This record gives sequence, structure tokens and C-alpha cells, in this order.
Amino acid sequence: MGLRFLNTLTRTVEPFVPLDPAGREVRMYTCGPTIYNYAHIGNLRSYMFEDLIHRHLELRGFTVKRVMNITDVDDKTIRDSRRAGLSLGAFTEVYLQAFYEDLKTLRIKPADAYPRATSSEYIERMIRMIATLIERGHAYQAEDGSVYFRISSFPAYGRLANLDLDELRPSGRVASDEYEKESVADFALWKAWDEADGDVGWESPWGRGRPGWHIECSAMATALLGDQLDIHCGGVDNIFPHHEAEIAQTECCTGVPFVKYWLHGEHLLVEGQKMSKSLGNFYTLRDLLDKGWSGREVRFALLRVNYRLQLNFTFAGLEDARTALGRIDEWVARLTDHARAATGPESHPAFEGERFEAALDDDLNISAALGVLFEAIRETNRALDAGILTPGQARAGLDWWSRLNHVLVLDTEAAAIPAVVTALLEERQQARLAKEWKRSDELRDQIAALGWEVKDTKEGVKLTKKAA
RNA sequence: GGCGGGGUAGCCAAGUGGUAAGGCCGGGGUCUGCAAAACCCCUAUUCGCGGGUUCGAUUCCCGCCCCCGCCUCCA
Repeated sequence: MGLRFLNTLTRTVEPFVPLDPAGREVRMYTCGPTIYNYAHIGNLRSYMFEDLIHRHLELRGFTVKRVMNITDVDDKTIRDSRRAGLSLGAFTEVYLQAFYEDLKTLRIKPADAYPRATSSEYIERMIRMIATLIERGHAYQAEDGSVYFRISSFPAYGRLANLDLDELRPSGRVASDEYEKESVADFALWKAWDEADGDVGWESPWGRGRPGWHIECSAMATALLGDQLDIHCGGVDNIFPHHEAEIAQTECCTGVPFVKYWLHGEHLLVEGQKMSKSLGNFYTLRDLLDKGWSGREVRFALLRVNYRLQLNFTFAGLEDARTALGRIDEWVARLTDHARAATGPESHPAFEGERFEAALDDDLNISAALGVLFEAIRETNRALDAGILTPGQARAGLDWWSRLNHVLVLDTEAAAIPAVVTALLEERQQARLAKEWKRSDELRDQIAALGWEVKDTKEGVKLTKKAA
């Protein structure tokens, strides 16, 4: 069984075969952030899921060309920049930089491009696409000056979300100023300027205004990746209407199927409830860092549950992640020590085959993949205890771990040990040899005060940097 | 009302027509000057409920209950 994904479009698990005739290059588009605030952990979970796809495709030998859009103009960015008394660009720049930092902290692999909706080249492209849609009868300008997509002109509209448009229940969320539309379900391609937009706006054949959200992705995706993509992903909430709209617009412009595989990540809950500011369970990455959690710990906590399941994010779960990572770290440290005497890798059953990769091949089954890792850890710890693991096998284990890390990226950064700590540790060793236990314990306390934990293990003294 | 996801040990969670991976917690042990850590072992006759098919179902079918999400710009 090769790599396969659950495709939202067909609601079945399908073998992954890229459009590239050579079968190597994968074109992937991932819906990025609207930069009007710091990303919250729910947003970040989606980016983690996209990172997992990206990295696993690479592990499987594909060359991934990935684009993530940056929405830097919409109702919220305009509203909040005006409240802040800043220009739209100055306002969004802060959150854009914060977003890049968050990705780095979580060890998320950068996309090849982060196109911004306000770039003139993309605005122009959007205008051209809208003009094409109007020419072909797929769009019209309404009395309010805005341009809307005519969904009745695209029979496949609703297919991705599996919605029967005739049975749509009015949700009461339809803005009252959109009564000029032919059908309530028609969506905006170009929004006519109004006072709330302030100085934000671009000239177009339909007057001053700004692009609708959906057309942004269609323009940037096709500009950078071509008319047809292999993979397009985002959160489940994007299925309808956003991705549905993207399909309609794009296919009406290009005449070919837009995306081969649609993948959608589930949302997360916090302590069993929907995350919301009013419940006080709304967290950004920096909130968690401030509480002493590391990016690596958050990465693991967000990564360990399969992307199609709602993930219940809890502090107990973070504790869990911290302990489990500690177990991995100890194992890596043991293997590293043991492998020093190795001349080369020697095979060991725990590291043979591709069970880890095979688990991820199955629609990114990370839980099963981590199961493979922890089984290997237990098995080789047992062998180390029994003294039957060879240094060469330990070396093979480290090589295996390194391969897994192409996807997991859970290796520790080796923290440099300050000279003071080394000196204190040396002094303590002398005290211990002299059986001066009181002195030894004092020194241990001093080292602890500097943020390092001393452990006297069978293999000798070990130093660990304590979590902040 | 329509559409989708899910209900597996205290918590998180994988999985299969043949009798339940893994992580955390808990219990026991090894090691240790002490401490801490680490490591090992143990921990679900049972998979929301009721039927059915089957030699056998948690896994297939039917019905029901519960939770979560989407149904026009929220990852």
C-alpha cells in the first residue's frame, strides 16, 4: 500500500498520484493566516497538519512546491488597523512577522512562497480573472457596485461540501447590504469601496474597491502553481464556502479541474470546549511560551493526534507531551553514548523496514507512527539493559531516529553547558569521590539554581537543562 | 432539517472478521550515599446501546442514544 489520502472531494481514501507525469513534483497550496492578530493554537494546529503533509511527502521522495497565502486585507484587518490608527500595511506587518516567528518556533517547514493579497501583481491578476468571469457570464456587477459570482452558472457548486444548495437553511448571517445579489448564495469577487474602508482600495473596471477573500486564493494559487494543483488544504471550516468558491471561480476561468486532492484538518477544542475569548480558553503560542512551555512541546502536543480528529488541547496534555519527549530524549542520549564505540551501523529488527513511514502513508496516521517509535524505544531500552544491543545497532537506531525527524522534528537542540556549571559539576564529582555528601548536595543545589539538573546514573553523571 | 466527524481503560489514542498498538497517570521492581531521574514489569475478557449476519464482531448490516462541527467570508 502506498501513500494515500482522504480526499474531501470524493470522501474516500485515494492513492496519491501527483499530476506531474514524472510522478515526483507535488504542487501544494495551503490556506494561510489573515494577519489581524497573533495566530491562536487552533490556527497553528492547521499549519502543523500542513507541515506534516509537506514533510511526509518529502520523506517519501517527492519534491514539494508549496505556497501559503497571506491575507492582508479583509474586513478585520481594515477595521482593526483603523482602530489602531495605523495604515493597513503597518498594522499587518506586525502580525506577519509574529506569524513567521511562530512557524519557526513550532519548527514548521517554510513554504516556498508567501504571496500577499495586496501585492499589485496579484490584485491585477484578480481583476483579470473577475473580468474573464463577467465575460463568460459567471459574474455580474450588482447595484451596490460589487461584483458577485453567479453560482447558478456553475452546477458543480456545492459538490466539495456535499451541500444541496436548494436546501440551504438561511442562517441569518447574510449581510443586509447584499440584497442586490441575484441569489443569496452568490459570493463577492470584488467589493465596492465604502466609508468603512478608509484609504484602502484599488481602482478597477468596476470602480474603487477591494478583492473578495475567495478570489485571492484562486489568483495566487494559479499564478504560482499553475492552473492545476495536486493538494490544497486548510481547516474544515474552509470547505464551505471558501474552497467551494475557489473551485467555482478557478475552474470557470481555466476550464480544467483545479485541485486533485483536498485535505482538511479538524479544529481543536480547549479543555473540551470550543476555544473562545469569552470562555478564557483562548491561547496564542506566545501565551504558552510565557507559561514555560517550549515550541517543541507544543509541536508534539499539536502533532500527536490525527489531523482528522478534533484535538482536545489541555494543559494535562502538554504535561503528557513533556514527559513523553523526556522519554525520547533519554533514549536518544543512551543510544548516543552507546554508539560511540561503533564502527558502523548494524541491523536491528526495531529499525528495519518502513513501519513508521507506512503508518504515515495511511492518510498521515501519526498516532500509529508514534506507536512504532515508542515500541522501538522500549525494545531497544530492554536490549540495552540486557547488554545485548551492539554499538553498531545503537548507531543504526540514531540513523533511524534521524530519518523519523525529517517528519517529526522533535530532536533537542543541544543546550550549551555554561562553564560555571561545568566547574561546579567537576567540584561535585571530587566531593563525591571523597564521600563528602553534604558538600556534594550543596553543589547540586547550586547547579540547580543555575537551571541545570544533575542526575547520577549508572552510566555516570548527567546534566539536563531544566524546562523554563 | 441537510451534510460531515466522533463515541475503545482515569486521560489522550491506534486498530482488526478470530478475540484489544502506543503515550500519560497509577501499582510493583531494578539502580542509587541520598535525592532525582532513568529503565523494566503490571494495569480494558472488553471497544456508546439494542438487534441481526457469522463457527466467531469492537471490527459487517439494521435501528437507537449521546457529543462536536459546518450550512455564506471562523484554522
